[in-house]
Amino acid sequence: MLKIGEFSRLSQVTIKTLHHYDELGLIKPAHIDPVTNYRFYEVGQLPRIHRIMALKEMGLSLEQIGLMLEKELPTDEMRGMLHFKQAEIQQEMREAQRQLAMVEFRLRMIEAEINFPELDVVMKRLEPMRFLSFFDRPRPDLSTDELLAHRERVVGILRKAIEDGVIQHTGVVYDVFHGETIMSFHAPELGERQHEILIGVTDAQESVTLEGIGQLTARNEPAVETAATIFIKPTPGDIAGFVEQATLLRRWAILHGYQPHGLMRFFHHRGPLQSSDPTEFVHEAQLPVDTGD
Amino acid sequence: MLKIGEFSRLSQVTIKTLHHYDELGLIKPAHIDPVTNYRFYEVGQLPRIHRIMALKEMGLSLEQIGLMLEKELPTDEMRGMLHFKQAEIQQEMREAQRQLAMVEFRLRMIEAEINFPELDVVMKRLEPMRFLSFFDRPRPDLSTDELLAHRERVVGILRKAIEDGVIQHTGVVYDVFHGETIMSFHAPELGERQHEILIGVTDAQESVTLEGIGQLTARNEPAVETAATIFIKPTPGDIAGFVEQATLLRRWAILHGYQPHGLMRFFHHRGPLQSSDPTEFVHEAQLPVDTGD
DNA sequence: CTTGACTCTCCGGCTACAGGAGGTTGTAGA
DNA sequence: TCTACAACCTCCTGTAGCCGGAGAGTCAAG
Repeated sequence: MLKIGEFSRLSQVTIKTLHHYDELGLIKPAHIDPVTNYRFYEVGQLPRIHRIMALKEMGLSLEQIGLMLEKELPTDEMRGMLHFKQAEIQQEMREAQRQLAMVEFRLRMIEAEINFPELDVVMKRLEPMRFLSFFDRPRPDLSTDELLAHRERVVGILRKAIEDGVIQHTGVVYDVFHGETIMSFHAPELGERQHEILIGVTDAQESVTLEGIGQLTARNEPAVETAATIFIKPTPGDIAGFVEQATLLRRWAILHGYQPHGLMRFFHHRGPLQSSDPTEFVHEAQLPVDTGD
Repeated sequence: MLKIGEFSRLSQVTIKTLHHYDELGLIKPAHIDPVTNYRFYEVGQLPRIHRIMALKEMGLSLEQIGLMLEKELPTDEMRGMLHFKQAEIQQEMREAQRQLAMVEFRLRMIEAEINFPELDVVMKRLEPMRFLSFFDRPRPDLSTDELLAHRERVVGILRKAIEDGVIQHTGVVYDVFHGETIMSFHAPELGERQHEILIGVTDAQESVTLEGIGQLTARNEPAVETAATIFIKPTPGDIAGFVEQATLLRRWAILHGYQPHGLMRFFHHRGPLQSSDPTEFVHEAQLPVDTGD
């Protein structure tokens, strides 16, 4: 018969823990003095506490350990639990990998003492949604001013369609730049100017044709995982800022083991449609990726 | 101004979490209606919540995040925290590796449908301690019976020394077998018979010479990490059982990335000295290892 | 008989929220 | 105007695996 202190010393398990396990029924003292409530253990209980600690070091919960200790647990169940735990640990390791990548990315950002743009990337899942898609393909020979005027006209028509109820939108509007980078939209020598506007709409909404710009095609987009970053660009025409952010986001994704999968979308939490003060603009770039899950 | 629900939708952060962060002061609503207590956020707060989530995904605690968000936190401190976190994650990964090794070891034990011996290994730290060391080197030509008689004589002399107070022991007694395996002690053709008995003693205890067996040398053993397993061998003379357990423990350590470092020790929680009933024997094998820490 | 080591039970704390009760507010349709 | 019903509020409890401490009883030695 060993008092709890000695049992604790032999097994290297703290008294608090033994109390705890007693309460949970994991290992009960062989004898309890009914007068003093002192716990008395036996040497023969050492294998059991040892087994508990071994299972615990494997990362199993006390509840699971309790199950495994019930003698006559079928081998299959045991195997099942272990396989499950195995998968869990592997998942944890992947998670740790990702965390490590993030920390190291951030460290590199600090080390490169350049005044690096802030980049806080978060994984976001976009729910499946129905969109009206409008492709804007301005003539390549427009000057910058002409291009801006052109866009204003397009936005005006779209806004009017919304006000008239021709388009019942959900408030979600994306800009998607097809082509090498967003840059290509503004520097036509880099490729074809193609800019897609996606307007979130109700399931009932069908394709529509609008005077002056042509057809908006309805389509359903599936759910997609994205790497997303929010950014603020106080300078209105700062296209370079957009490009930089987009490039950086793409690099972030790749460095963190996500395969970019589709075109980057820009969502304007507060853009030209919501505010006239460019210093208040808040944009969000979202890059669809394969998570590998 | 966004109500909490909308802010939650945009940021993909649950309302509960926003409440929580408000309480902690991580991100407070731009405005709170003094009548209804409704929280109102601004679009401009999206970058901050985004940054919080990004830092959280790196595994930082909310407290740390709070520190990092205090503007003007010196770059050095930032770097320091990240480096610390980096080390922490790497530690976690090593831990996960170990857990995985343990789970897989156990799975293999199950898969090998042989009635595998139970093996619950736990890491234990042995505190530094002073021992009296006695080397038992019986003549190689003894028969098994003669060997047992010899050992009984040795143990008798030691016990008497303890009773007489010549040895003030602490209750800790180890058997250490020098040579290829324990087996060599019982099968002399495998090597020299060498068996060391370590008797834990007080710091004051000096080396002693005992009539009939010779000198016991006092020495201090440093603290050491061990892989330890407790086992029960109901059959008294089951040397093979000891050997098997020892072999298995050594393999366990290697498979789990611990470099064995020294000789295996056997500690008898209940052995011939404490009980005359061999079915009650409880032994513990301890293998000193390098943990690499 | 006292001292100090040991043990007991009970309570609070740790992290980062989730869930739910019970009540108020805001909005849209009948 | 009434009535749903969604959205929001505060407050309380629970999670996992213990640790720390308070306050009180127990045990062995001097």
